[in-house]
Amino acid sequence: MSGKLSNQAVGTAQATALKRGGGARHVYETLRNDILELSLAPCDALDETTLAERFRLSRSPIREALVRLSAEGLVKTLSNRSAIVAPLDITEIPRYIEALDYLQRAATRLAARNRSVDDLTAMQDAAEVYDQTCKDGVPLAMSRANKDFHMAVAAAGRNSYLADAYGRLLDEGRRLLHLHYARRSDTDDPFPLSPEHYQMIEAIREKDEAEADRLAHAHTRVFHQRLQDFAPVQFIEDF
Amino acid sequence: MSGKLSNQAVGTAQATALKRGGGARHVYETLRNDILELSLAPCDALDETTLAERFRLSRSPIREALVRLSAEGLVKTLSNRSAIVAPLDITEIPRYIEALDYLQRAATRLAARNRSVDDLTAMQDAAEVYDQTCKDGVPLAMSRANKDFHMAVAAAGRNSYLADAYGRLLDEGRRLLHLHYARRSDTDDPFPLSPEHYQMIEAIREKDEAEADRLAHAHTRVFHQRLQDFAPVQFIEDF
DNA sequence: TGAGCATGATCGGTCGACAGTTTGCCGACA
DNA sequence: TGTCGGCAAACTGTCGACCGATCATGCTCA
Repeated sequence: MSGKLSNQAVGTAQATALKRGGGARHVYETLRNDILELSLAPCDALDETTLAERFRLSRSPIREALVRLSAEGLVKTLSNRSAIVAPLDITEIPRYIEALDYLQRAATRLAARNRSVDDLTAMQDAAEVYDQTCKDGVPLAMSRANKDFHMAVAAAGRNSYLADAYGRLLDEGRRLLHLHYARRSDTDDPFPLSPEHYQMIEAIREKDEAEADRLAHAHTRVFHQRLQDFAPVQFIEDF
Repeated sequence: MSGKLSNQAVGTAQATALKRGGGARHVYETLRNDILELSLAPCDALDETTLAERFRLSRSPIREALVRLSAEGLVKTLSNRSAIVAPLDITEIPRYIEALDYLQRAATRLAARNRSVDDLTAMQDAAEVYDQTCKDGVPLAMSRANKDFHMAVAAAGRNSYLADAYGRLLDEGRRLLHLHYARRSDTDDPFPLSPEHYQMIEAIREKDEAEADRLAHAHTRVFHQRLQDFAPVQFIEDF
């Protein structure tokens, strides 16, 4: 048994010697990213011993990371059996969009109500970062930048309870987004999402809650549409 | 150091020998209940070694339970330091109510849209259980029954994403509810919350989304009012 | 007398090992 | 040939121990 495994997903895991307490955190963050970015596919097996030798750590930190991910819903642990990456149930997508719609509207509305001046610049910066990553066209960076922008909006809403729930949903959505981006990258279609971002910022700047709500709703609709562009290929059944 | 600790919070922890894999789950559920029911007060220390000897287990299952609770936000872990029960920040209550309002309205509205006939009976049963526990007047059981009722409503909404977020909020709210109930139990005031529950069921039965939304909103308002009855005692400063 | 520092104790993070379960394989039998 | 039962491997759940970090105590020195 060699120490050289196919390390593509893990990357420079053991490159830096981490200080005490950083081991578990590092495993957690790495696995989390790999899952959200689909480096680890849904239903992939995550057995502790393999991960342990991959990260050059004992099973304890691995286990801690898996437990945390499990509590977050990103991995599913079968009893006395290997844990797996949480499945992406396509049939649940409508439910997901529905929930995202509610949370996104609430978060954006609150942002319009409670934003400070600093929040505006933070959102503006995040929107511009998203633009930049779109030009680069790296799906991974785009989904992250998209989430960062919306989290900047949520932060402006000054409600950590809603922001947390919203953030959880956005993370879950990153996996969907990758599917979406991956397909889009085949075409040369530019991503016209950022204008909507700037419109949202404008509504938030004006403290126009109704408009912010409307824009957030429309934003979700576009997202939905895009996913539908992707999904229906599965439903062609009459020919 | 004696093995006889004040065991009030843990109860019959080590009474039953659990099968493999049940240890951590038992610790998790016990601690979770103790936290939600304020048997363990906010900011109480949860040091692993003490818990280990209290549950007659190794530190590993304890640690797993603490990590899960930490991921849920019910305990806070300081780095290289003892974990503590998550503080109840009174100043965050308005934010909490705000979030609860949004989620409760969404969940109840969805219930009105998607409920099945079985859901109606389930909600009805849960509402009656709540009534019964109110008559008994045990705060602990009441807050649990209240959460169960609202989770029955959420289940009828057929959206696990929203239901999860809502459930998380309701759990967090149980700690607040205990504060509320504890104060109420001083007076002999009956709890007029259940009529609202039945009104909500009726609106859901009629699939009247607007009315369900309105009732959920009003329900949160009442809850808010009650908490305000409780909170202001801290702010009497001019006399 | 008080601030700063050395020292000891306590507890969390990590490790290697063991025990109980589950899984997959293999052979026996109908 | 298909199915059932046993065997072996692999992996998880749990345990006890070690290491290092952080905090408390008491001492030294200005």
